[in-house]
Formats: sequence, structure tokens, C-alpha cells
Amino acid sequence: MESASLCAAGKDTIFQAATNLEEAAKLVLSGNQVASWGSKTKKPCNCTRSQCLKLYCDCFANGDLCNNCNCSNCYNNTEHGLERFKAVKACLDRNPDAFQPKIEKGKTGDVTPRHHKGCNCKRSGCFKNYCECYEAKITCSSVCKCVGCKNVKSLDFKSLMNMQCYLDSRSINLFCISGEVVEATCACLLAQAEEAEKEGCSTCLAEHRIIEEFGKCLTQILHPKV
DNA sequence: GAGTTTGAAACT
DNA sequence: CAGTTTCAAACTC
Repeated sequence: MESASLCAAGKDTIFQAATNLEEAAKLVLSGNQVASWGSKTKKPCNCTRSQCLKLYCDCFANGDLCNNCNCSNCYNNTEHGLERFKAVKACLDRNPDAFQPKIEKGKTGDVTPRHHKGCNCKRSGCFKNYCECYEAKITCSSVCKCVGCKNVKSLDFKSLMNMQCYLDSRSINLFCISGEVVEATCACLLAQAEEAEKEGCSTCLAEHRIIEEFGKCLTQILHPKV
């Protein structure tokens, strides 16, 4: 029984290693093609210490060879194929998804792309290019572990005016919603925030839940009987 | 352009 | 797996 499971585990390990090796070979080959074609326009890197063989290097992380970069002591080229292959394999051993795109398209029917791993920003508020989500021009999601996130969906003035046009057609004035309604809405949002805090949700997730709650409140205002 | 800040990746 | 270090890009002055 135990030896059987050990055997299965061994098989898995070998299979994973083989997969990584195959993936590494593919990446090395694709990199060679990019270098020889030289057609792909990409941002040049400026690496000095990583030899462009670690994921710190954008070229390497994207599976590209360095081409017209400003890097020094670069090994991410055809002359150092073996070193590059070893580096790719080492990355894949650490993380089999290391060379997968970080931004995944939303599931079928969901048009919102999101960061695969999410960000971990603490000081930028996810509102500067330090944040991988912000840099990719997408909002943070529930997979993010960021603190003080400002990179969330928000209503802009145009959306608000469009909403008012819709409400006008129904003789509802968004800007004249009674104090009672505002108070009730705030109470709902506060309750949602407290619940999120009690459940230990991340700031980002809590914000998402509050926004969702706000959406529900708006629906209630527009369709009081629903 | 030099120095600082930032967060991902790598390392321990 | 958490804490620390290294790294290169983003940012500020």
C-alpha cells in the first residue's frame, strides 16, 4: 500500500520533471526564434547582476532572448544556450507556471481579465506601476493580498450621468434620493464591512464585497419591489 | 542622471 | 512557510 503510493508519487515527480524539461526546451527554442527573427518589439532590459537568467529580467520572464537590450553580462542569448536552458528548468522546477502569462482572461462569459496570482502591494495603494495589476490596466481582485488598495472598479461621472438619464425616463432623480434611503444604504454597507472584517477578509476582498452590496442597494432603489 | 522606493523573485 | 535579501523597474528630485 505504502510502496504503491510512493511509487505513484515518484511517477508524478518524474512526470513533472519531464514536463518541465519539455517546457524548458520549448522556451529555449521559442527564444532562439525570436532572436533570429528579431521582429518582436519588446522593451529592452537593464539587468546588471542577474545575467538575465532570472525572472527579475523581463525578457527572460517573457520567454524572450535579450535583443538590443542595455543589460550587462547577459547570458540570455544564443551563445549561452546551455546556461539559459538550465536557468529555465530551474525556474520551472520552482514554479511550473513560471512562464505562463500572469494575466488570465476571464472565464467564459466573464470579460474581466485578472492577475493569475494577484498582487501583494502594501504602500503603493495599487495605484502606481509598481503594482502588476495596475500596470496591466486591470483592477485588483479577490486573489490579491494587497493593503489599502485603491485599484477597484468605480463609477465615473459619465456613468453617473448615464444612470441619471435612465432614471429620468422613470421619473426618479438620483440626486434627490431621500436621507432615509442614504442612511439605510450606508447601514447595509457598514454591515457588509463589519462582516468582512469578522471573517478576516483582505482589504481588497472587503472592498469588493462592499461594492457588490452597493450594487444591490442601487437595484433596490431602482426596483423597490424586487 | 542620481538616489530612493517599491514589490516580485530568490534565498535561507 | 515565514522572514530576509536581492534585484530591476518605477518613481522623485
